[in-house]
Amino acid sequence: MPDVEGPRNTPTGAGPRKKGWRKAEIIEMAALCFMERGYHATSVDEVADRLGCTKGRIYHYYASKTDLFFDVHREGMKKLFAAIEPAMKTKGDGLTVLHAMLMAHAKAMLEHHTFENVVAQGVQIHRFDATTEDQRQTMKLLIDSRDRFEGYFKHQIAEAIADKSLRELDVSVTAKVLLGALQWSIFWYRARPGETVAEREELARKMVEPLIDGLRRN
Amino acid sequence: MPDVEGPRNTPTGAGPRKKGWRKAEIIEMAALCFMERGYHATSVDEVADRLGCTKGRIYHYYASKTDLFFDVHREGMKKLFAAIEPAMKTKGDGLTVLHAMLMAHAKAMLEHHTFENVVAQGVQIHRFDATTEDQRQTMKLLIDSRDRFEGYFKHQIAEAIADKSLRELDVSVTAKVLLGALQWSIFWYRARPGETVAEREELARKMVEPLIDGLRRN
DNA sequence: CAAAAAACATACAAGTGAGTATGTTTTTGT
DNA sequence: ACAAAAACATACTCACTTGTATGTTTTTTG
Repeated sequence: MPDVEGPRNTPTGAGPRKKGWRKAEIIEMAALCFMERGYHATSVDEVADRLGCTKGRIYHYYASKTDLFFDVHREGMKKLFAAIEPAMKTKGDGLTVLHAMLMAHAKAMLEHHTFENVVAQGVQIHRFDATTEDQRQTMKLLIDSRDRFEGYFKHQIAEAIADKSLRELDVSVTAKVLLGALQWSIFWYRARPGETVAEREELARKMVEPLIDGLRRN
Repeated sequence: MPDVEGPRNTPTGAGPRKKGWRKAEIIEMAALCFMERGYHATSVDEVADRLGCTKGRIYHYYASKTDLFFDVHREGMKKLFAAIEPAMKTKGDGLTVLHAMLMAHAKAMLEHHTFENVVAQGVQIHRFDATTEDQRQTMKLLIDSRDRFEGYFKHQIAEAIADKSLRELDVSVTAKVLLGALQWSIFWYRARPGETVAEREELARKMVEPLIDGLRRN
């Protein structure tokens, strides 16, 4: 066939295509498909089709669909940690730091809602089909990273209670309620085309505001 | 075979078995399976097995797996409406009523977390396999009921802002954040055997408290 | 009590989707 | 430029799952 489309499949095309970008392309499309239709309802063929290729390419990089899911999940967690890390270094009392963490988390949930939707679908759905030892190992690591993430918030809530900037609340339940309030956005938020960063930030502000200051008018 | 187990499949057995309880039994087991493994990962055979019967029974009452899901969803929504209805008639200012609604919702989410988990899995996952006209009709009704439920909370939030008992917040975003905070419990809450109503009520209180009074220590 | 209907069980048909085996092209290292 | 390896495409297998067709038992009704 005529090569009218120019050099395809060449890592030397336009843009800064680093090593591993072919794999990253698969991960992103998988995240999109898993979000739109759910993990189980998405076939590997479907992911390949929307990439304009065949299953062969995906199975060249991944041994199984489960492993692909794990990589999407891993990437999602990575983005979450990266978002709150700078916020945790904020200067101020316990509540100020917690506020910064919640804002960062809210923004991250909106910005990466495709990945975070998949994260929410959970690793627990693979309890039965994670068959190899390697997969069980990976599952444990992913679950650990989830716990660690929630742990950061629990720690900060306890810290804020200790320095009296936060009222005395159940640390564990409060953490789950706060994170849930923000993470529930995977069900209702969809990125609108041409949405600016400032608009997302404003939305994140509206989400965090009722949590910090509460509903009651003082 | 010997009839040592006594009369089986007789509606005149122990307990107040009303008409339709055979169907209700299917719905409940389906809700449990769908919660534990997810809709797509659950086979109709699996639901039947855990009921100690075969597919024949399920397909005697339901034309398709999708229709079974719809019934579970419908039942879940029914429980939600039933829970907040009395709370909406609470006497007091806007925030007091909202508080009562949130408490009722939290308790309902815990008590019926199997069904509500399935509700959260959503009707949207059937966008493609809802093939018959009847199914599309049902889908529309279920989506409407979801919107109506959220609408009750939006209405009450607006009411509370109007009577100055609630600070001025974005009505829509606040509703989604509050409901999300409580509904996220489907991911972390599991009923412990022998759990009392009082224990669940206490947990619901701990969930709603940070939402009403906020985090900041006044 | 006979006939009809309800409530299932059993066995099968057909489609789908994960994973594999193998061939082909492109890239890379020397 | 040539050999090796990477990056795919193609074609197939096999297990699983939904839904159906049909037979059997139980319950209800006239």
